[in-house]
Amino acid sequence: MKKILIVEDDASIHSIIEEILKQENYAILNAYSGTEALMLLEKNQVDLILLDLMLPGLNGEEIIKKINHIPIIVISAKIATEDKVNCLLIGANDYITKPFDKNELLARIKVQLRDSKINLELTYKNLKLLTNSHILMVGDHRINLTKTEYAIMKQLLLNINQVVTKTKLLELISLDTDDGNEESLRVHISNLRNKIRQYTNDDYIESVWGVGFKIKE
Amino acid sequence: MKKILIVEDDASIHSIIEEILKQENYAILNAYSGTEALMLLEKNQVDLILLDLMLPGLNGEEIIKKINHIPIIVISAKIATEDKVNCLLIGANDYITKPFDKNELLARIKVQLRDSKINLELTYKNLKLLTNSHILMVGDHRINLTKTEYAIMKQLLLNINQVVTKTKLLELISLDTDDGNEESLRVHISNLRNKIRQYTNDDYIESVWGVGFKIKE
DNA sequence: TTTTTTGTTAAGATTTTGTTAAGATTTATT
DNA sequence: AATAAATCTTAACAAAATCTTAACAAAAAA
Repeated sequence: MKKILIVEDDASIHSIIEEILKQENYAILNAYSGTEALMLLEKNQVDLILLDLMLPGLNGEEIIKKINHIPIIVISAKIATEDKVNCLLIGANDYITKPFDKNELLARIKVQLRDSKINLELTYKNLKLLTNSHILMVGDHRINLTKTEYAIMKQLLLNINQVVTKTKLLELISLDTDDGNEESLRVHISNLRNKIRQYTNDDYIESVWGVGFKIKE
Repeated sequence: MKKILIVEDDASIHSIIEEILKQENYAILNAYSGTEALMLLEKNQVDLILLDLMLPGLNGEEIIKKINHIPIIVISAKIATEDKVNCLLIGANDYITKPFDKNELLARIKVQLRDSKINLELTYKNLKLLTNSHILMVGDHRINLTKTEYAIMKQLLLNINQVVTKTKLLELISLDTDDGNEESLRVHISNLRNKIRQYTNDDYIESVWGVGFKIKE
């Protein structure tokens, strides 16, 4: 079930949106100010944000800039092209003007959820990487990953079907670098495979000889 | 440089859009019917599609359903919510109504290109080299290439109809070089041909006597 | 025909990867 | 601050994949 954060200070509009989403079985988080929104995002894993622009405290634009990797649909009374363009360019994924049509809102939400990186790419077959807790789910089993293992796994899952070069992975796991340490990387990969193998026979991490690693298709 | 396919039968609207995009330095492909669009997509790597709905031949909705993995922005005179919702749900990524605002169009294009992965595919007839995953597709069959085989294949597919000299290929496969090893290259070519022959009777790699190799026309 | 270049094959050499365990380092706890 | 626990790195070796070599057959040019 997808979780949507509604950021809107007007109580009546807020509850209208909430009602629409509940009918579609989305999980809802409610924020009535910009600062409240950011607080909620720190503690919760959110799949999509519906964002009003005119907010008390932190305004909408500032929130857009602060957020990465979560799709944002702006819902605003501002109909000027200027406002739309600005929001889209600084990071919003879509922009709907009030009053909005219920079905169009729902369709545009689905587009974002369908394409969203978070859901598409940190989940793969039986694997799901929980980004907040550094836990990798294999089916229903939870595996604790170390910091390095998490970094590797995240990079791999963000690039499903694509080779992630050894160089790239070495950048992630060692900041010192120069001739980062391939032996160490090999051990991390081996440990990751071991942890995953505890709960499944599938081999998810594939080596691309001489180049790097990728998640097996 | 990103490549955008414009699918629009009305010549004047078509050229307006084309002009806007050219000013922003996008590469353009033009199609004036649905069937033409699909033809162009077979032969070209496209990053984004701008699609009119009312087209001669195949209509817009049918095209949307046929296309995966390339973002689509519908530009249509149909303003009914019903049409919008339908297009979005069957696979379009955004929907703009005519007359559209130039800047809003450009902003929404940027949104789509921002999120899209660059998937460089080198395609020729039945061959498709997936450069991100280091895989060669022969029809529906996937072939794993070694690092050297991949380097050779990439060079050949980047220069279709042109001879790639032995010298050039030797540079690719051995950094030491000087009198790089032609015998070794011959073996690699032979192995490549073998791998491809597993799945097709066509001989794609042609020898150019005394000079090098090329992809057969 | 003779010479040169290309194609194929198989064996051996080389490179890269996988695994394990011990020692070093970092992080947490008392 | 000292100790314990967790994590990371190093090193050594085994296993696997890839590359090169060499020998010979086939094809093309001279």
